[in-house]
Amino acid sequence: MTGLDRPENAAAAQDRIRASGLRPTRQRVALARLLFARGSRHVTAEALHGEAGGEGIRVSLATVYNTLHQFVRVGLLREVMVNPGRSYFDTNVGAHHHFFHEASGELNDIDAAEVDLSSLPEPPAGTRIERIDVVIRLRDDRS
Amino acid sequence: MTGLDRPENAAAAQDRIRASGLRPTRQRVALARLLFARGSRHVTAEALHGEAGGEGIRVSLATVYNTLHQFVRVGLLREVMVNPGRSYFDTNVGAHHHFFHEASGELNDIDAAEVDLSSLPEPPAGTRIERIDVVIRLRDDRS
DNA sequence: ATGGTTTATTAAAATCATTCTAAACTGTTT
DNA sequence: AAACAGTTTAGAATGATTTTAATAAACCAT
Repeated sequence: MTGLDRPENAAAAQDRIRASGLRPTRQRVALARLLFARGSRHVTAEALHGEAGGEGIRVSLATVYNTLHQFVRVGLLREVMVNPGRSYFDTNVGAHHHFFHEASGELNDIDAAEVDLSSLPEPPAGTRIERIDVVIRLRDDRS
Repeated sequence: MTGLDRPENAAAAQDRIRASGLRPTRQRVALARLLFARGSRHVTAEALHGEAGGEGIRVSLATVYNTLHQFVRVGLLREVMVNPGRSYFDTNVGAHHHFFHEASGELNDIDAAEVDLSSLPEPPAGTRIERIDVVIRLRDDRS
């Protein structure tokens, strides 16, 4: 019994990947299991690579990048940009927003229902809204 | 009469910079004149450097970066992150949001009044809201 | 199972934006 | 004008990400 038998088991990860039209390779399955084990996660490529290494999974950083981008393309992940020069990948692909604690770099989900976005401008002619990102930037309260 | 006599004249740029507590050096004044000439602009460091070069202003890229960050620090500019690996600097420091056209990389302002953000979750204990960024991502309408 | 084809993985090099360094310079103040 | 502090700069360094070209693994039809 390895440390990876539980979270999202291999079969589930494999199905999830295959259902998205990707080949369930050893490294994609392993990364999917890490990513989708817990609920909502926000990881950087480097962090996931490190985590994989710690679990004894041998994957190159290039493959981690490839996999993350493929997962984004097929809708398994979402890319969040809050920090210059570093992308976060979010396992929550439902409608939601983020708290971003600038000092720690920590991201936390806000359910879409908690933010009222009913009053919005019309998109420019010839374009349509693909998605709306709300980022609430936080700083430590000095009180 | 150089091409730079009009937009924001040298004196105005100098005052603006001095009022912010920075020394009005030749390069800071020149960059301020470019930045604050027209209304609302969204520039990258590289783009501004290129623009300066085109106007015959000799400034190093390092200085452009330094200046942009200093201007952000004193509130003359705002940094916007919408694209992985590239920061935009926004001359509009008032309350507003953005349309982001992913295909072209173009950013456009949305007045804060056009977005209702009255319904928001409480920030986590010990933190307070520093600012809220709303990015409406656009794609070309396929119709 | 096997062979052939396609698609993935990888280490290493390359790229890109950005930051740092240390020296030369400019603005300001005395 | 000298002295000091703050700036600019070229070039090197960094850090994240992407590319390359070769190797390996998954898939499909035997």
